[in-house]
Amino acid sequence: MTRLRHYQQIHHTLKQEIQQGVYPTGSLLPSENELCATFQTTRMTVRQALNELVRDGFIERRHGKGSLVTSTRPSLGLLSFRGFSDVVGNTSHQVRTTFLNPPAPADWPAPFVYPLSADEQQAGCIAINRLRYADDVPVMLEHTFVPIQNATASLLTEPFLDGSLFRTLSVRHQIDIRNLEQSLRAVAARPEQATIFGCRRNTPLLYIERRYLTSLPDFYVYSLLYCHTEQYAISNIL
Amino acid sequence: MTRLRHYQQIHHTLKQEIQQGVYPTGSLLPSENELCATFQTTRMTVRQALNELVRDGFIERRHGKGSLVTSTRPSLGLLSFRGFSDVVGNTSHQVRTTFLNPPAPADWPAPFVYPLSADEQQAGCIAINRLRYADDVPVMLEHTFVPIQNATASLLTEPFLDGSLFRTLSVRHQIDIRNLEQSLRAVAARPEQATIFGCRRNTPLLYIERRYLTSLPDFYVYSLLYCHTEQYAISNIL
DNA sequence: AAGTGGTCTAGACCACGCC
DNA sequence: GCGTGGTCTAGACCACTTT
Repeated sequence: MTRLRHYQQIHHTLKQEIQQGVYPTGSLLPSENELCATFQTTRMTVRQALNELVRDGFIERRHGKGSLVTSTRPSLGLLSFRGFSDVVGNTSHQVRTTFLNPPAPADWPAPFVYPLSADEQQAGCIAINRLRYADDVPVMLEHTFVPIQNATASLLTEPFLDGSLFRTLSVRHQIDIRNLEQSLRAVAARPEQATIFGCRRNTPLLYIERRYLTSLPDFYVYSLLYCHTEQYAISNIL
Repeated sequence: MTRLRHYQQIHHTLKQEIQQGVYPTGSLLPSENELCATFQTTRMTVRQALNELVRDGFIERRHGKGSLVTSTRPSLGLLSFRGFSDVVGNTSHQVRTTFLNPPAPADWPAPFVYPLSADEQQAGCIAINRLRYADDVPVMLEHTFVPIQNATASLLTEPFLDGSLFRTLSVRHQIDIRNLEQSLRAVAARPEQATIFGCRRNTPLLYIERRYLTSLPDFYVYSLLYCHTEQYAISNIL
């Protein structure tokens, strides 16, 4: 393990403080010069840490003003995934998530859509089945598979932070989502899916296979998503 | 118009040279120190230009080696096709594009899916209707609308560079795609679409509405995409 | 060993926002 | 006018890759 660079230390500290509410959404971080004094370094180093926070989607920089906190949860901006609460249309929609069953250890589905490493295969996974609502209309059925590791085992016993898997992984386990690969298709609703969404059989559904890449090498999270898009489109999935 | 910063000048020069083939895919850019000498500046400034090229997706930086050219065109928002037989999506498919009719001036469809400015509304648009094939199977019907401006009028008379609209805009008119907003749905194939794709009516299609944001303020490009995903899934290139 | 990019210092001046 | 972030200089040492 290579030594943590100074700017990474600063980035990590500020990220945690943002996530813990020290700097709420809409507030300003300390100025670059203040941060230089705090962390005993120069602007160049502080700026590198702040640029990382921009890339993460936590802050925006305002010339002549300061670093504005725009979000207290990770969203990686352009080359990024967006959590469901950001995905559906305008943020004015009320979003709710239910668990179809509690997160439970399971075998990997066979065959699985993504190739699995021997370690993943052997360790098994935690299966998380959730149904997302927009304005109390069921719109997304999400099957998530998290490989079982030391860090992830506690997902089985402790409730998710704010009901969010990724927020829990980030805050409690320092595992951040860095990127995703996804594959998109349109499919016809199977009977059980039609029942869940309250639509006719064979209604077109948006089907998305996702592999999330994380800050932990060789640790991936997998999701299969079925979206009922007759009333709500899915936006900004990049 | 504010003066072009030095690092922007360097970024622009290198980008053009990459696009023009001076540095082909797989080659290395001059080292930071060489670029410092060439552009009469310091590493800090050169590095900022190189970081922009990384963000654009043109190069990757290799510690101890150099700046590797990974692409001669910006990949933002492009879609790739992934056959069901592909294990990891590494398999590349032969992709071909045909024009259903030549690019022609047109009125905006009414109603249009995105709100238009008064300028856009009045200027009208160039309508481009293309059909994309993967391995000679028709997989994507793309309706693109480009507002008519001084810069874009020549799209009507000159053929596209490499058949690519975005490459033409970038190389010939210095208009780069910076970002996109998109909205996704699954819809049932209409009869004329079923004919084009050679599928049954009501086959589920992936429908994508896109607004591309460009380096030109208030200049957007719009696309409506219909994708037949029974044989080929759509992957986002991030 | 030599060359590359990665990190970092200690300054400087400029452009923007606010009072 | 003052503080902010944006740009830039001229160095330094470190870590990685190749020879």
